[in-house]
Amino acid sequence: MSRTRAIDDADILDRAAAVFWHHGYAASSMRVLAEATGLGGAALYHRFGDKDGLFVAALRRYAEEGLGERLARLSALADPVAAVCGFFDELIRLSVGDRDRRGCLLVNTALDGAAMSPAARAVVRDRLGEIEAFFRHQLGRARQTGRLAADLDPDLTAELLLGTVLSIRVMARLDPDHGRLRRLADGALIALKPCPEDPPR
Amino acid sequence: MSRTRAIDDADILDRAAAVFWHHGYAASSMRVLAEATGLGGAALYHRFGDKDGLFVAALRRYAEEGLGERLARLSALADPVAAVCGFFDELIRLSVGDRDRRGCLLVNTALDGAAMSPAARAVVRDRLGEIEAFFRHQLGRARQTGRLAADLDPDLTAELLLGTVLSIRVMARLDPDHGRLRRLADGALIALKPCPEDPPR
DNA sequence: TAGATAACCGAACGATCGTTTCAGATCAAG
DNA sequence: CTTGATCTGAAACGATCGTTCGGTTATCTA
Repeated sequence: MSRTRAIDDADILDRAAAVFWHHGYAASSMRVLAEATGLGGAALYHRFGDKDGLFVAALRRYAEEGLGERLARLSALADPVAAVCGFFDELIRLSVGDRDRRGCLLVNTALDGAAMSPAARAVVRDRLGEIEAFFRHQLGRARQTGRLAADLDPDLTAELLLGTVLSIRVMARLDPDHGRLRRLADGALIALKPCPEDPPR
Repeated sequence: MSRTRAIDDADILDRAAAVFWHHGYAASSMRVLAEATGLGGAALYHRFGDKDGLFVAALRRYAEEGLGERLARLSALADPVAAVCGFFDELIRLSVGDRDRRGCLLVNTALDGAAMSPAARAVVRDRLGEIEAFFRHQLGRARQTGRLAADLDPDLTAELLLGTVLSIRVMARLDPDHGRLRRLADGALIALKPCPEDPPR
């Protein structure tokens, strides 16, 4: 029916996301994106409509690849408390190891200017909501199995944990100090009393 | 010796900060800034060097006007716990009343792309450090006067409170719901046990 | 009042922006 | 192989980008 595409959509979006991640939406030019993806400008428009379409697609890909995989993997753990603590462990490891201080594309997008499209905003909100739902679900599981105090409110605690995720990602861009990020996480995880301390890194 | 300036630096920076605040650094063009400030483009360059110089000056002005005033006013309160709680009260009020969801220019700048200049980054870091120092100082005062538990660590708690400030400002851009922001604040302020609850708004 | 100095505006600079056009390349279906 | 739809790179579109230049205006010193 038609010509086969030279490069996979996934590859393109991965490379595009890396550019947006590093420079932000406004400062990422279509020419740089074209060069990074290996496609000509026309091909990008043919596939994704316009710059915002490419951005939203790349954002979705980023979230699915990074966040979706992590949540699925942690949700499969038998111990819900370990799942929650593991999320923060990975979050801190990612943030500290982030030499370019790129932070999280989702959170960065959340604080972008008025130019942020409604579609991009929706992606960010949905994905952050997904994190909160993950926390809520794990906390509910933990309470049912008696791992947590019965008077702990999963809804409220999940909100606080999501807030801590945001604060860690913001703080990491200014001062990616492991101790500081770890203290932020521990300050929130203290609500999960019998949470096993991870070894100092 | 020379011609008097038509418009005050303070006025110019206030208007420029509003533009940067709304659109972000990269999406704020010098032409829009010139129109907003009432000056020609050349005059802006004559005063501030280049776009980044104008941005840093506007950022400083923004921080001094908004944050500096608030911290000075709250620091003058007799009750240190009221000072800390008052900071969050005002933060939430500002965030909920922010119809354009502009958030905080300092925090937005913290998450800007790689284009952020070292000078701008330094302003952000210094000002956020100022908030943390404010918390630390007030907590120390409160502990000395017996208003807080003696085993409360002012350094650690100040870090956590600053983290909560960041999370509130990020969350407000996605979902400026008063209840949600209030719960985030209360979750952190619970460390200050005898903190007087403010009336539900 | 004359001269000096700084501030300002309008216009323009080359570069780059997001986007489109167009001709040619490629591959599945008939 | 022909057909026809899809994909692609090169080039160009007008618009706008950050920045600079020349000349004019306003204010100070003397």
